[in-house]
Amino acid sequence: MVQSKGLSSGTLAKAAEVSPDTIRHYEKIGVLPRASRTVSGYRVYPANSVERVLVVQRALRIGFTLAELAEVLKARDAGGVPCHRVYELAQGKLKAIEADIEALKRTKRYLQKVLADWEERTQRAGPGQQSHLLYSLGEAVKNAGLTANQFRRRNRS
Amino acid sequence: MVQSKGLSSGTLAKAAEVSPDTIRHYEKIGVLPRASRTVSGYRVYPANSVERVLVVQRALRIGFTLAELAEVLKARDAGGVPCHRVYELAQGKLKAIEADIEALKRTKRYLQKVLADWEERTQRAGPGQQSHLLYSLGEAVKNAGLTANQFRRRNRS
DNA sequence: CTTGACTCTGGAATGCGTTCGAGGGTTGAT
DNA sequence: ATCAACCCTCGAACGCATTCCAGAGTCAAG
Repeated sequence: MVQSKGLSSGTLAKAAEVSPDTIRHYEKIGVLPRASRTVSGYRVYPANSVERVLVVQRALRIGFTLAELAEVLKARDAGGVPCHRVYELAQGKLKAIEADIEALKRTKRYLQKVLADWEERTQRAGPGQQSHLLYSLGEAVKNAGLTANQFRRRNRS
Repeated sequence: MVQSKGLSSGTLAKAAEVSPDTIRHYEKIGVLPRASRTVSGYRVYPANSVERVLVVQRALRIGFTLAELAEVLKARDAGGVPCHRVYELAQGKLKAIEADIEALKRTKRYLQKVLADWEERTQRAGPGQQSHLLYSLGEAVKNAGLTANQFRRRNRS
């Protein structure tokens, strides 16, 4: 456990800044190849697994799915050259991101306008008056195409 | 059931372009007030519930949570004036959206650069060569702050 | 030889809005 | 009477990456 070759799940986890559970999960779904074991059944990972986990983390942020990563990484492990597939997927992610940015921008502009209207209206109505703020949300949001909550959730970690 | 006042769950659902299940769900969590019932237990909603459901849908797209909507709508139903709270929440949503846009932009720029690099590299390597595309993802993505997948999922509906 | 820190397994929970399923009534037109 | 088309309830499933749980074994240091 002291020598250069061979990381335990916990050590690998720490090195890649994920939890040991995540490591085991990655192995289960094939994003990490099945690790060799000690006599007692402890996982032993090669040192380069750290890089692999980091790669996965980065790819996840770009929008890759664990399933997609499992696909290409397994292919690679099997001696294949999934570069084309990776490129293709990555292009898709870029398109998706661009679409999301546009959608969010629309929502942002709309929300800004709504907030401005509200301020004005609240001025007029005075405190304690029913202004029906929510109800003045117009049809425009329809183009939004996404909710902002989906982010926050994963982000807060 | 033919007269102007009183919508069934299904009719309301159709009018607001959601599923009847969603209507019942909204009622359960308090986003819609408990509907009155026919003798046989069928829900009967006032006509203005359509607007209410539409409002909820719009608010969701902006980033409101059903729980938040339940909070303010229940307050309103109870005679309160939650406008301030709504405004406050909406401002938070705007901030969140802006942050998300920035994060996505960073990811986009980064991904574009990576793709450009890949193209170049693939040129050099020739077809069928291991280019380790994935492994050339750098540290930069760390600032992304969100994954693009979270969108797509809900969007596809 | 006990203690504390790790590790193992398999399965369930999380968040959150929505959908689905089973098992069973109601309505209205034929 | 029968049929299609509704409606009801309650609880579970979805997606997806991650975390948590229980029950149990392992390892090194004191």
